[in-house]
Amino acid sequence: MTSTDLKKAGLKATMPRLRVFQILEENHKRHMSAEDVYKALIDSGEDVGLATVYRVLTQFEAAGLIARHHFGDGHSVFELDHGGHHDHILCVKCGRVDEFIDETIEQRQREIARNAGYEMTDHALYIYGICNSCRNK
Amino acid sequence: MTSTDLKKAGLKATMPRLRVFQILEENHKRHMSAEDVYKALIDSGEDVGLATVYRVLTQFEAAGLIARHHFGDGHSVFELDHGGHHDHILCVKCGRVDEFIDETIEQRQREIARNAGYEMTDHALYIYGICNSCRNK
DNA sequence: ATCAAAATGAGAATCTTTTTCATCTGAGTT
DNA sequence: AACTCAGATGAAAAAGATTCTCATTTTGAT
Repeated sequence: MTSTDLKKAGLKATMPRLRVFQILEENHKRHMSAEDVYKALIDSGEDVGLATVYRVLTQFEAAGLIARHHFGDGHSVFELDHGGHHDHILCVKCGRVDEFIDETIEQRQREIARNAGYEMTDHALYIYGICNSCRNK
Repeated sequence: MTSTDLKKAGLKATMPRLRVFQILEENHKRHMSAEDVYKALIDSGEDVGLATVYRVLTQFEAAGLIARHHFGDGHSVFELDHGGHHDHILCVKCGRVDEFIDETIEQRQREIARNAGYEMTDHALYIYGICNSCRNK
């Protein structure tokens, strides 16, 4: 992420924006909430407001730089939009999140949307379960 | 829904519980939020508190009488658990909701969970799109 | 009818997210 | 490097959804 990238998205290259992006890069394996990002920023000595974090995350989402997910526990989590679309499988015990992509399902979804008379714009699939290590406890 | 049904679920047969269930039955084609149910109750002349509606809906969900969904707009909606599991396709313009069930997808989900080492407990699939009538406007 | 346990209503509290607004900053322009 | 101003920011207030607290009421078994 460079100032140039931000300008392409119609956003000024400000310090909070650069830093929010850095935090997401450093944590690219996790799914972070706005609060998580905010805390990471504060811990790193940055002086940002929570409202700015929310604003920046929403702008990044609109610009297609990051993806927002609703895992069902009431708040949004974000991740860098590396590697395009994928779905999630979550452990209801420990909160672990794995990702997957299944072409059969993608295909069927498009057919279902078409049959129902919809022009599909997006979709979200969450599988909830108990992961291996939680099952062996 | 009878008093006996409630007792089977380990819940006392109280007036708010019976009435919440009735409201959901009367609106079985819609997906209602807690607020929707509350307003319907008030409009019907019932004297209930919003907190009670939330409590009762949560209890009904735990008892398997109703299903809770998160359509991504920040609040939960509920529907009677008639006819078992199904997934949803939503219009992002008008909010219309259609339901579907696809055995191919159900099947693949079970396989994906197994391959990822998860014991699947639940899943949610939302397709977002623009419905026929919104497209022709 | 009696009584303990469970349930309720009202309002306070909590949590996440958005809005308001006065101040500050980025990035073209002199 | 100084000038300018639209856009961006932080702090605090506000909003929206949901949960909690607690005094009071109701249920269901006796």
